[in-house]
Amino acid sequence: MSEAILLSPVGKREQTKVQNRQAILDAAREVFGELGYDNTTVRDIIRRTGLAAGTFYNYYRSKEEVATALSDDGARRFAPILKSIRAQAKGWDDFVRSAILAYYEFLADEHESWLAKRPPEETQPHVYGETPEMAAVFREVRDAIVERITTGDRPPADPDYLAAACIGVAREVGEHMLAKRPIETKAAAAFATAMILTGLKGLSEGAA
Amino acid sequence: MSEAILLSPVGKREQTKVQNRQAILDAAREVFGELGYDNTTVRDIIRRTGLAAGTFYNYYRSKEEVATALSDDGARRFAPILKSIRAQAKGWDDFVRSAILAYYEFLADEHESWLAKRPPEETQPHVYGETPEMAAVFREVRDAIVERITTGDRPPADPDYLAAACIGVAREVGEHMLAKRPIETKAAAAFATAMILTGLKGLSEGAA
Amino acid sequence: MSEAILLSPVGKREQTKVQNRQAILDAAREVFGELGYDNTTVRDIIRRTGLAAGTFYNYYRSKEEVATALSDDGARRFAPILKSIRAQAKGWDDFVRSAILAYYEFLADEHESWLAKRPPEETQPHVYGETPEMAAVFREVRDAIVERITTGDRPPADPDYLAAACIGVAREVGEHMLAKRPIETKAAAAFATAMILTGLKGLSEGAA
Amino acid sequence: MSEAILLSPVGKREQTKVQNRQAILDAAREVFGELGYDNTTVRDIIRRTGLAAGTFYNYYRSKEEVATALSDDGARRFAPILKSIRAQAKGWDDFVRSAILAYYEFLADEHESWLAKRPPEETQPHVYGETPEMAAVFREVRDAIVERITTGDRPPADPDYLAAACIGVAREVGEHMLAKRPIETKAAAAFATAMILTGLKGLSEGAA
DNA sequence: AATGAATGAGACTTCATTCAT
DNA sequence: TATGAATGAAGTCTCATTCAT
Repeated sequence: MSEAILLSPVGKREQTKVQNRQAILDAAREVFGELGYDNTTVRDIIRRTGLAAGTFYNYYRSKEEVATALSDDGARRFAPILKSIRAQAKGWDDFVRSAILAYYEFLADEHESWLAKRPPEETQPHVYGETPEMAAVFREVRDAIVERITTGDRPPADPDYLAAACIGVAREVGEHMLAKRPIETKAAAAFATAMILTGLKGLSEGAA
Repeated sequence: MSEAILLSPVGKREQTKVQNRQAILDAAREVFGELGYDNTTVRDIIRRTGLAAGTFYNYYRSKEEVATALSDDGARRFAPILKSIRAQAKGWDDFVRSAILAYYEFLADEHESWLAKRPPEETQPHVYGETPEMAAVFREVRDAIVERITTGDRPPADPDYLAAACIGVAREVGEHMLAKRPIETKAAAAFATAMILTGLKGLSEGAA
Repeated sequence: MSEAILLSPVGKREQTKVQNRQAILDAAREVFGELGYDNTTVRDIIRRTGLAAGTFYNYYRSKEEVATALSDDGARRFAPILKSIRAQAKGWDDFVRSAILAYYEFLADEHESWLAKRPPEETQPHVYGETPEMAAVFREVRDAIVERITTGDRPPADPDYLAAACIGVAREVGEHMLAKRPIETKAAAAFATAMILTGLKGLSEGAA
Repeated sequence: MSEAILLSPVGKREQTKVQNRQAILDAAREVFGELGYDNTTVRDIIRRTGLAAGTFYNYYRSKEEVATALSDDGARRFAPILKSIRAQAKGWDDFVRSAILAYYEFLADEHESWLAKRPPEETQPHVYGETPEMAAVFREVRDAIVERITTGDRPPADPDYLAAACIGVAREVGEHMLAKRPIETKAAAAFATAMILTGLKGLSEGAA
């Protein structure tokens, strides 16, 4: 036990540094979610952390950089999940099903985690937007679907529209899923999957 | 000279008032389209009109109010179209088909009109976003679909997800439609409609 | 009398505008003189005017722009004086004598005028620097002298050093003149002139 | 290895202290030369040393204090030179000649030394200003001249102006000397000396 | 002593909004 | 009602300085 500690002898300094960096990231995630990315200012972020104004700039150079860090973080955590799905999926249907379920589960997790941290009072007219993190994960899923489609696994019609339609269903249903209590990822995923797969089938047949 | 004006039932004042109000609206539509709603400032709008800064506040209290006016305007212009579709549609399928086509045509129109007004030289990084008008019209369509669904015209599954799925397809495909040249509203509408209708059919059957 | 007024019917608006512009210029002249150009901030300038922070930017875009305006102002007022001296001067000696006297008189005037406006309390460690205005007028004189020298009116030695020497005497003596009470422009000018002219003569003879 | 250090009368601590103090001084000299005193920040100085920000304050309380130290250093190094000149000079003329030459040589040395240290690539707009050291040495020379003048060695006219004139020539010519390649201290000194001595002679005669 | 992150004052600037004309 | 300058809050960012380690 003590060995592990000895192997990574982090001083109090390093510790607070990591904590602060995380605090800024967390605050940004929250505020982006509440006010929307565009309406958020650097001040909003640091205000939430309780740190001094200048401290922000010890960690990030701008709001954009925080957003990028957030995106990277989300994508980095989701990427391995998606990768294993890509590898294991038996055919297109299975892939879509698994990918959307994984996406929704990640979404639910993320959402809960920053919902939990939000202060209870909600006096302001909030604009719940998509956080950079959610957007990044969404892009991962989208790219995977688009790749599958363009790879020829799925035949007919304009692949651009095809992907757009899948994306549209996945995103919109996902968003509504987050608004329900309790959040039911399985049901939502089942729904979206069915909609997409049948819809696509209809297209092929129509094209045939 | 002044006679003509004096004879007119609307005095010069009234006329100017209407003109200014419209000028602000037009300018706002353009700028929202070019910079995106969030990035647009009141200054951007009035600068475009050529009016004085203070004049803006004789007509609107804020950027938000202009956006609302713009939304209302869009909705007001689109409402009769949608109404006649609702009246004439023969069944659910026909309704979806017509509504989405009408929506896409409106979208294309709007989009073209502010694209046309843009100055040829593009020194700044433009962000072509959804204008408040587009958003409003979208909401109209969405509400119509939701209403149809909840009215029981369409049976199965969670109506919330159902609507979300339709909406997702319609919006996302619509957006991609605007990115293509030439803009083909019919093809896009046909695609989205097919996707939605087959998808829904699959859901009912799956539920049965 | 009233005609003149009718010919330039300045409203109260135009009036305050001119006043503000002038107030900023005056404040800048003072603060530059007291703190030195480099140590002066835009805030220092507007603080002195009593205007709001933003108002500064209605008139000038930066500290640099104020400095330029100040320089231009000084140079513009001094230029005609110098021009007539150039035209009328009988030979090199006369030119130097007249130019330096004119320069000193201008300096004394300027100095008095911004001294007069300075608040009496001088608690801070002041750094009396050259204002942009003084610098501009000085450059005018310098250019005139340099031109005369390079034109061949004056023969010997490195013209660069020659001019530098003249300049050095003129500037340094001028500065000391301003520190004395009463300010005696004639005596200072006589001194500097004698020093320069004899010094130069010595050089030619030495070269010969 | 450690023995040598242990044997040494100054411990490692002491040595580092001296080294750091010197490193800061050197860095400051460089940066003042490159950016100009006013534009230099404490951060600029410590960045150049490679030391930590806080370390600076173990040695100096502010940028001003470093400048003072630098001045003192310059003066301290120049003082003995000037002293011997004072002692050996045969009369006023000889004194002026020697003092100015010494001053110019010191100037050239300083200038070269920080020019040499500059990195070859010059991405930033450099401002080669007078360093605190140069200023200090200049003051030494000025004081010496003033003293000679007021001591009665040189009779006529306002001693204040007299000194100012000498100073003006010396400084201005010195500055131009540094701008030429190669730097010719002897020629510049000869010029300035001639100018001053003849000029002064003219004044006495004029006064006589 | 050395370190370097935290602090917070303060500089610069933009912008929504007001208000005298 | 139109005008457009004045206002001042607020955002961005830098920097001197402190202080826990």
